[in-house]
Amino acid sequence: MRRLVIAEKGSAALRLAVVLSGGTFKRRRIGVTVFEFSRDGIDHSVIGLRGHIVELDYPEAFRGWELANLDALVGAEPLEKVSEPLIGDALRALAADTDEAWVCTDFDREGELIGVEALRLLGQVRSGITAKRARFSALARADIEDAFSHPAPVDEALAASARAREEIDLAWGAVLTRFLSLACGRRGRDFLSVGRVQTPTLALLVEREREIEAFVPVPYWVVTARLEGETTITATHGTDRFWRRDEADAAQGRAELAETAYVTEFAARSVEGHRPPPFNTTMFLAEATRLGLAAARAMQIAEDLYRRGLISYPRTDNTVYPPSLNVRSALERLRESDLAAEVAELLALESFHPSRGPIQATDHPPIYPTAGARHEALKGDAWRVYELVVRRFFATVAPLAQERDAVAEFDIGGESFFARWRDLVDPGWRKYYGAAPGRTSVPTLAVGDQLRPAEITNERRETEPPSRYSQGELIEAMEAKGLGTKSTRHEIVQKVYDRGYAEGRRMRVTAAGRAVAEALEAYGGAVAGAEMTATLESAMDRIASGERSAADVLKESRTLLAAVLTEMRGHEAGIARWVRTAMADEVEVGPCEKCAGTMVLRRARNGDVPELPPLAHVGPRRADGRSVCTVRSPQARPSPSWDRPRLVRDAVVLG
DNA sequence: CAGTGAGCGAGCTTCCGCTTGACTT
Repeated sequence: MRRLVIAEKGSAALRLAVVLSGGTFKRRRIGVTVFEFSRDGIDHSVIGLRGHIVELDYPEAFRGWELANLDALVGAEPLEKVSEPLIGDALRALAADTDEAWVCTDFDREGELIGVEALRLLGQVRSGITAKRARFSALARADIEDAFSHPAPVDEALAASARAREEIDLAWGAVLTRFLSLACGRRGRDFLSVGRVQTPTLALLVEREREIEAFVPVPYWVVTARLEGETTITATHGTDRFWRRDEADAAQGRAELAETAYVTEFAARSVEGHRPPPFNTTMFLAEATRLGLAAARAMQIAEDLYRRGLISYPRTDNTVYPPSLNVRSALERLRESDLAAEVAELLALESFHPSRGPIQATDHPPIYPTAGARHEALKGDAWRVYELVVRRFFATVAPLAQERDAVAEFDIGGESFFARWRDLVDPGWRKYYGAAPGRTSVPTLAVGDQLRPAEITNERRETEPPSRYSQGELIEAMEAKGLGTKSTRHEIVQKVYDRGYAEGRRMRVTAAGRAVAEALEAYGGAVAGAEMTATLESAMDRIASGERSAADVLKESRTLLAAVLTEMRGHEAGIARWVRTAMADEVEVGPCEKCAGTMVLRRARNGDVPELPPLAHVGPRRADGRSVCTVRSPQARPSPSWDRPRLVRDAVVLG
């Protein structure tokens, strides 16, 4: 009897081997490391996968991109390809003498499919292997033992639902990416991509851009008073924003007449400032982008730190430390590090009551440091990311900050003014995380106290448009809309940049990105909105519950896609002109003086003059039945070694 | 005369979601 235990990743395989063998396992290499031991008289082998080991791809006939075969691509059956050959070979080698296979991948939809992919490979070599599913959400000893004494069947329907998602994503992505790229003449490196997650994400950026364009600033007035007493106090009029100038002027005028400001209310209280919650992926990325790191880069560094054993698994939704996390021992492990002084301080505390975030998931613990590190050992940004994770952990276990809040209300000539103070009495967690605010002195006031109004000011301000998304904010917005997952959102954001759809630290949509998003909003049907993901989610739930078949869902999706393709084909010329104009690949500049055709400006191969220069006709040439005029710009910069003007753009006259 | 560009033809390229290597001295 031989039992094969299949884990989703190497670290999980090692953990399973440790627990199930009681530490007596041996390593064997068959391309990848397999852990082997005997338990209850049964030979065990544990193998770690690398997530999905099978990927979908279209048959050879569809390798070339052609507009003509897109309709066929809509219905094309993708082939399965082993994307991890070493692991595939190892599974096949193990299959021969395996009697029982236990799927121990993550207990979710994708995990089920990952397990089934491995089972299928085993089945190619040996039929009749008994398949079992161990369900656990944490890799704690008790959970693992419990899962192995209560095996479940493999959930084929759940795996089928994930498989349907793969096929739907591939079909929509491949068909529409190819259509748009071919229609707009963007082959090769400069292709234009479309996808269920990336296109609605791009649409979020476009939507923000439209809000900014449509924004009309509204003026308002803020009336403040400088009050002289034992200290100088700045108080703001009870009407935070006056929307009418005459009302602000009137309030200012009445206050200016007053000789005295009376304290009508004063209240001070001690408050305990709340601590930040433990890091999940989204919060981590939001903070990392605030440090100026691209989300994809921050994630790449976090993954590297995880592999080096310095931090816990960085892909998690959870914001509550599990009970199994012992804060004191976690801190002990950081003693040998360049943050040892802070660690020693925290270890002096009697007990720990970590903060809790809004999401309590069971996928993985929140991100926290698992070992100490030295600055020299981590280059540049790696140290910044590590320090961020460590300090966030400190902040979640450190004492609360003690603050003193005070509010005063003043009567100045019948107008009420307010002043507020917040003083950090004891910094608590703020000592370890972020910039702690300095001390402020809260004045001692009592009702009836009198101060002298030294100056009443009336300042005109304007409402401001919403700001553009940072990468972190976009990732938060994606999460709120259900777009992407903790493992993929940063990659999607990066993709938006890589395609040239957006630029800048505050993400500004390029003309090209906007044209792509708008063309898809107009003709792309479901793919342009977040609803496609929501619909797909519920369809997957129905497949998993047995209410619908995967084949049925897939067929329906392909029908929708075919209709979208037809719609886009019908507007091919318009879409092409729209996008190409936006990309300045081709800009219509009116009629040509000599040929009476429509002049279309094309970017010359090496032309890089950003402004559109005045043009002069040079002479017609011929190409493919179209008459083409080459036009030189007199303003073109001469090449340093060549005194004739450089041809920067062509004008093509479409005959 | 050196550098540029037209014209021709071949080759390039996708979705989203899971997840990471490691030879020897």
